[in-house]
Amino acid sequence: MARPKSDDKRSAIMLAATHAIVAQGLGASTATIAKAAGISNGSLFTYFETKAALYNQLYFELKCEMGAAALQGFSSRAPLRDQLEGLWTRWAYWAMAHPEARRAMALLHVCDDVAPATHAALRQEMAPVVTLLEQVRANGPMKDVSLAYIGSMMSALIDTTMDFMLQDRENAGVHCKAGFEALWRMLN
Amino acid sequence: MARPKSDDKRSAIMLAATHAIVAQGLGASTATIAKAAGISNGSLFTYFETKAALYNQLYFELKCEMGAAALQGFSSRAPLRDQLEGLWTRWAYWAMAHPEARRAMALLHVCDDVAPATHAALRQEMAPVVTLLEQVRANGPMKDVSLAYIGSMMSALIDTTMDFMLQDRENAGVHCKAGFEALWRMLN
Amino acid sequence: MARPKSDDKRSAIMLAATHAIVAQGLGASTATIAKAAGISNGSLFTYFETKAALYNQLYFELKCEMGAAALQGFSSRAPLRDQLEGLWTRWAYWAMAHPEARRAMALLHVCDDVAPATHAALRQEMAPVVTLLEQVRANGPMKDVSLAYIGSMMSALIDTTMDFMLQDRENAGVHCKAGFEALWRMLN
Amino acid sequence: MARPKSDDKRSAIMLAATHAIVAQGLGASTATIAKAAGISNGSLFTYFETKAALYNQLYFELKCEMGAAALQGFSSRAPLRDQLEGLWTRWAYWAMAHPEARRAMALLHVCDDVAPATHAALRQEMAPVVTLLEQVRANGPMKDVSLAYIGSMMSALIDTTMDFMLQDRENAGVHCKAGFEALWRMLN
DNA sequence: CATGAATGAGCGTTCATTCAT
DNA sequence: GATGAATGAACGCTCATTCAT
Repeated sequence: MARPKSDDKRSAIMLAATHAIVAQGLGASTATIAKAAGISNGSLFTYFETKAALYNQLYFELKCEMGAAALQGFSSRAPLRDQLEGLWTRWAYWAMAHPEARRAMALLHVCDDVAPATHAALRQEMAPVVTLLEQVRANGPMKDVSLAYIGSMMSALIDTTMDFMLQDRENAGVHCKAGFEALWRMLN
Repeated sequence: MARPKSDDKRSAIMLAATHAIVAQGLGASTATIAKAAGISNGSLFTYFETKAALYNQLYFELKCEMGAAALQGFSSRAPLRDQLEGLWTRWAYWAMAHPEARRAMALLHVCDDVAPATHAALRQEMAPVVTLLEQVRANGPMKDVSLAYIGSMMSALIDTTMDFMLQDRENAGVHCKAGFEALWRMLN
Repeated sequence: MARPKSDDKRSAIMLAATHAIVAQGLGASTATIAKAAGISNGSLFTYFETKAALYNQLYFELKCEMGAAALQGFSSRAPLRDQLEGLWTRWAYWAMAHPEARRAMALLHVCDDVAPATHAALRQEMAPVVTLLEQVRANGPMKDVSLAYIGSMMSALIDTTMDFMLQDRENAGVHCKAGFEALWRMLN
Repeated sequence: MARPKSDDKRSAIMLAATHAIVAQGLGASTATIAKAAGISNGSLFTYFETKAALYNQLYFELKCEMGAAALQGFSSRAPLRDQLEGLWTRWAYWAMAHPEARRAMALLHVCDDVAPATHAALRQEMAPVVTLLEQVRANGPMKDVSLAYIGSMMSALIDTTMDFMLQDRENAGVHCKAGFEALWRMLN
């Protein structure tokens, strides 16, 4: 390859897209993103075939990063409650550390351009969480409720929790703990 | 111009906008909406100054309708659990009956055009719910958690529940009940 | 209608497109055409849905004009040779009077955007010519040759003739006559 | 750089360009052509300075090939009519054997990029045809008509004939013969 | 010499909004 | 008030050409 595609530029585009989406919504123009990434507008399309492709990959990678952060150091040997609380906490604090990523993801989540296939691929990535949730569900009051539904409820709660932590950073720890306790009560 | 002639046309625009948003996302053009409402593109702007104004008012009114449906027949004399379950159930079933409105609201919820003021105004409308939630919170495990946070969690859970009811209408009743029980466990 | 579409503007677009195509080829931009027509770039699309539609209609109308000019005063009572010579001559002189239209038509003739439907519609318009050609063919040496083929040959010859007349205007009359004699010899 | 390394690649580009022009019109991108030729987009410009240069040379070479085929085995000792008929027939059948080349040439013929110089150079190549035409013209009814004009008419007729042969291959022989007879009648 | 990433002007088209009728 | 033509900035994307590797 004459001049290999630059990982730096790819990352710069991703970062610039995140900023731009937060600042201007999903309607942010590819030209804005390219300029912010320090490349020409045409170059953006050597890295991503279309704007939709960029959005899909951005969503996918942000979600994966977040998932990886949540699962870091995850041990299936610890007590279930501790496993879930660790997960919850790392998840929430990743969002605290990456507020723009979180906001961009929230917008991309409802974006038409983000394809079902992308959402499906992400479900794969989150398999360990599902497994944990399955164990937690096992003997509790939700034993007959579908895992997908429980998973969505957990997602909904953590999103809400993140919003409050971000909005009131001083008491982030309190919100985080209260959120987890609420989840645990819901599940048991 | 404060009182445009026809309320029918206003409603037609609202309805058409709802359809259009569901079908084409928030990018639906004002021309499309106007045509679907049976008026000319220019006339739309006699009823709503800008597209953003239309979106704000649409969001506001859909939310109010939903709230009104949820609060219908609400009695503060019944046991708290019954009050909350009634609310939850009417809320969920309104969404079942108005899937387009629900979908449009979900999109408008994250739309840049919908101003903070609109969200604030809606909080006012939901005051009775807040009062109820306050009573429920009073002696439970969340007594020290902010009402706003609890309200948001309830919102998040009911939205998730609606999605599953809509997606699996045959078992809508089961999902609805399971969702409420989960909420109740969370609160107590 | 609030403000009816203006025939003047439509014609201005057609004229501007003709100029632009002659000057810059089929790649002439819609913006250039619009500016030359004295309207905004957006307005062009109120008159023609797409650039392809504009090109189709332009080609159609130019051809029709040319055909109408050729058929002007056409009488099926005159001797065949006179009928055909009249046609040929009026045809050629129309091109002399409208060199830009002629050049634009030549380019549009091979343009991908000009649909088969457009070519088909034009064949309808030229029906009288076909009828005449049919009579001329009847007892001559080409009586077994398809009319379509004979028509195309005539077209090819008149196009060539026009080119030479345009290129050497002083002797236009001579070329015109020579061309017709050649055609007549071919047919008889 | 005057003598680029590989003649194979040069031919591959020419061939790929022919295919691409037939398939996508003159707007075919250089990248498409390069890929089809099995080289990188950048390399194309080692062989042809610009896209216009490529088109000029392609047109020139296709025309030359066609001319060479038409003149193959040409003998100025045979009777004039036989000479011309041989020319006509080989010409027509070359097009039958190379329909893509023929279509590409038709498009390139009206292409702005193809310079007058290219057309002039081609006239040189066809000198033997002109000589023959001159002899044919000598005592016939077109003795006072310019050779260039007669040449163009012949070109126009053979092009039309090729189209009909290509379009109706079963009767190609009949069309070819009919076309030549028409030409001969025109000239005598 | 070959490669393919980089460039940036340019394209056809859309659309919220205005305003003449 | 209703209409729909007019506006022109903005958009996503393409492409001939250049040049670092």
